[in-house]
Amino acid sequence: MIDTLPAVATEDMTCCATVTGGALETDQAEQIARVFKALGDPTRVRLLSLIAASDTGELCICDLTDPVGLAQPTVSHHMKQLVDAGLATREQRGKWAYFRVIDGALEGAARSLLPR
Amino acid sequence: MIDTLPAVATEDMTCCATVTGGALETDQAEQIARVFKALGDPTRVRLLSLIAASDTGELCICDLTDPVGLAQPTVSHHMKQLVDAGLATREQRGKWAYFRVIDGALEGAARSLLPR
DNA sequence: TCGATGTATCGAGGATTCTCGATGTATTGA
DNA sequence: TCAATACATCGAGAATCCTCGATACATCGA
Repeated sequence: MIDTLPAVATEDMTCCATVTGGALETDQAEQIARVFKALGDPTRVRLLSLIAASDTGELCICDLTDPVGLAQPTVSHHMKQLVDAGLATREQRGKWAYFRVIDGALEGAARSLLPR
Repeated sequence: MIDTLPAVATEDMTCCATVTGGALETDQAEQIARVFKALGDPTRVRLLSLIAASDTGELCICDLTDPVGLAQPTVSHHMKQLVDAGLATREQRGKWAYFRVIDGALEGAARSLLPR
């Protein structure tokens, strides 16, 4: 009994879909839109840029609340959105949760807007 | 008395801002997020891809309602969002309103996600 | 063990968004 | 002039999102 579908086939259909590379299916459009929905909030764009611009490439929530001027739960919520969208990672070290921009994630999102 | 600020300076600050090119100001983040907010809805992504994939590069509302399976006012609303975001143009010809993907707009959005 | 600190989650209020039917406007063709 | 067509706008209901204070959880240091 086969309980797992072939991952390659389904992934190939959506992994490299581009907006201008032919009419998109509903699933492909949803997958593409999911990432841009995360990027569609100015606070989250700012959070990503702050992390990317930091010396170590990682920042904790406590480093982010002041620059964006929002409460800690709000920043935590936004970072979760970015992690869920596959744009950032979260790593717990002691009391702190360090966030990084996933290498290549933004490039991948950009690629879905470019020809080919 | 100077009643206009130098357009070049303010424009230079935001025209080519990138998410990974340093910590973004609020205005820059808002400008970047505005485009991605429009791209953050699967229906709008699909609409853009349908238009881009058409023979002539342009489609009217009547061509779009069936493929996306939504009512005419809804499609009209989404296309307005895309036009307002600077991703599409609208041209009225007779009874029909023809929409096109603005050349270079998606590339510009992609560029704000790439290094440099 | 206990208090302090950093985060996540919960619950809720307010705003925005998506969607539609109804309606208004403009253009075409008879 | 009148009916038909294509589209935009309006108004409303439902859903989603943003934000916060309150609170719970985990870790650290004393």
